[in-house]
Amino acid sequence: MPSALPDLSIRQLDYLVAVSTEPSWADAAARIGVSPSALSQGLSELERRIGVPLFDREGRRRTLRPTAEPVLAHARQVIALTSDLADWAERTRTGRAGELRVGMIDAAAVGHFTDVLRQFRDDHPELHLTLRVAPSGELLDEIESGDLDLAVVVGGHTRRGVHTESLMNEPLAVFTPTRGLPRDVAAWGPWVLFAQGSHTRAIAEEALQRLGAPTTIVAESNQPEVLRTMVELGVGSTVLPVVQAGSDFGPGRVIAERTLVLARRDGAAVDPAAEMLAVALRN
Amino acid sequence: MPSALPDLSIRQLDYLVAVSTEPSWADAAARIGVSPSALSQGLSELERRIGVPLFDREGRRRTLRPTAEPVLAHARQVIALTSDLADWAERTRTGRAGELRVGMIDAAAVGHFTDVLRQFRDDHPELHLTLRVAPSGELLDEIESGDLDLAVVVGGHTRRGVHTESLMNEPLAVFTPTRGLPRDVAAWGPWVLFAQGSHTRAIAEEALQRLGAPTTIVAESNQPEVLRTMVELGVGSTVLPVVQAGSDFGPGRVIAERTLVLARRDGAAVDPAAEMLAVALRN
DNA sequence: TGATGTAGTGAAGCAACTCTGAACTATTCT
DNA sequence: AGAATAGTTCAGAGTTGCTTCACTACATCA
Repeated sequence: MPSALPDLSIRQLDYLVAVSTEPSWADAAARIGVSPSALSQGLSELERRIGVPLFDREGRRRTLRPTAEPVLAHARQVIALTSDLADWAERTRTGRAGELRVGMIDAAAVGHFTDVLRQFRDDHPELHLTLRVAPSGELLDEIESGDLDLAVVVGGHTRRGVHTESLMNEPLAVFTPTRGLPRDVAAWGPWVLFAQGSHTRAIAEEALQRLGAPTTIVAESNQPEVLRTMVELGVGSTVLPVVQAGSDFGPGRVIAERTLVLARRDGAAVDPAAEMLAVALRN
Repeated sequence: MPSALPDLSIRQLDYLVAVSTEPSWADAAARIGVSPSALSQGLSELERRIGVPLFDREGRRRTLRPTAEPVLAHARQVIALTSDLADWAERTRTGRAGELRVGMIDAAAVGHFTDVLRQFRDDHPELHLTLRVAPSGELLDEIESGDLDLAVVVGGHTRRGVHTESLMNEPLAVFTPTRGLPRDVAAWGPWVLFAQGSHTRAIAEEALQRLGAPTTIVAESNQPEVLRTMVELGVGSTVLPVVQAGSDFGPGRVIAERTLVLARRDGAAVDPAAEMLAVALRN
């Protein structure tokens, strides 16, 4: 039984509270920053909408009747709530608070943008930032479904409803276990690579084929840590972004590059916090 | 630091809640009883006023973003409060609930209007009725100051800002202790009367003088109970409203009458509950 | 007693808001 | 593909709410 609600405005409730606080209506009007006439009319309108007499008249003066106490209490409460909401809005608007869900592939999270993330966290302590590290495909799914506000992924994917913007190019290099890479490209391998389905894996394979190297795969994983360990154990060679190679190996031999892109929902309204982080990521 | 509050209207908050509840915006609009166009524009306006993006667009469709949850919570809360207020207003408007402060002189409270009061209480169980019994002067002070909504007092007073309406005339009679009243008026008395300042006392004295009786006062009180006892003890005779004489005395000799009037603040807005009681008091 | 100042109300005019109806555009269904 | 559905935008009309100005009631001071 949703009885028709009176269409009260915050403004009118504010009038009521002001009048109950200030010594005269003129003062109240001044505090709110409105003409005495507006105050008078606004309160008449409020009274009309509630449909219950709120004031007694002594001559020309109207004074709040004690019976109107519940209305005053209501006004105070709603104003307090609205004030809280305004604070929240202000913090959210300036990106100082709120929630920001970010996804990154691990090379971005623990390699290129570690400092950016740390700095951003420091600069916005009230901002509830959640970072999800996963392969590009998963992150893009989550961007698309709205579970993430922003992600850094490997470029080259195209998704309906996802907008991407290129951030940086990153070299992919071959790293081998013991002695250096054979002079003869045909002697390269075997390989431990990112798992099937990964975009970086595709780029690597494509580069190796272009160079004429054999592409025998002996192991795969999406965790660079795992790949590095296998290389150390002599299982095979790998192709990794240089930032993920670690210092145990030599400089590696660059054979390709991949692009890291910033991905966001296409129709998404601009979230100020997301925008600020995007700016930081672009450097 | 009262930061400027956004001037949100109940209506807009209602739109928001409807949209979050109903399966489609069209349904939401229908439930509220407004065109889809109005709903769409109203929500855009709400979003603009809060200053924080509330919706994501998927193509043409707008969907509430999860980040807007605090706003939705706010909307729900304010609407619940307003709904409570509307209920209160409804009950107050129809006089079914609320507060009603009534004053009566004791002859009215425990004499003439006892049944009316009991009946009124039964008819309006949710109405918080407080009855104050005191002499006319005090009651009129409280009417004037707004502490009482309505009072039954002795007529003849005139007060600025108090409106009176005559309810009934009531005989005042002389009651004597032992044997009947002397034939000779000059032998009447001495008297135990209402206290100085009471209007009824004035009426009594004036009547006695008119009849030529001596007006020697030996005791006074505002409590009829006290006067009756003194008469029984033989201290003197009294002049009382017949309803207050009790059955121990004879019928008494009527020498004057006073008027009971209904008094209300002059400028007071019509309180529905007060009006209903007034009707009952007029019979 | 009248002059003056203060508090609040009411009317006119104007700007902003908010509704409806109609035209329009994606999206979904068949 | 064509029709139906959902939502948007636009233009126009009615309403609201504000300001300014005139006015009244009351109080204060001389």
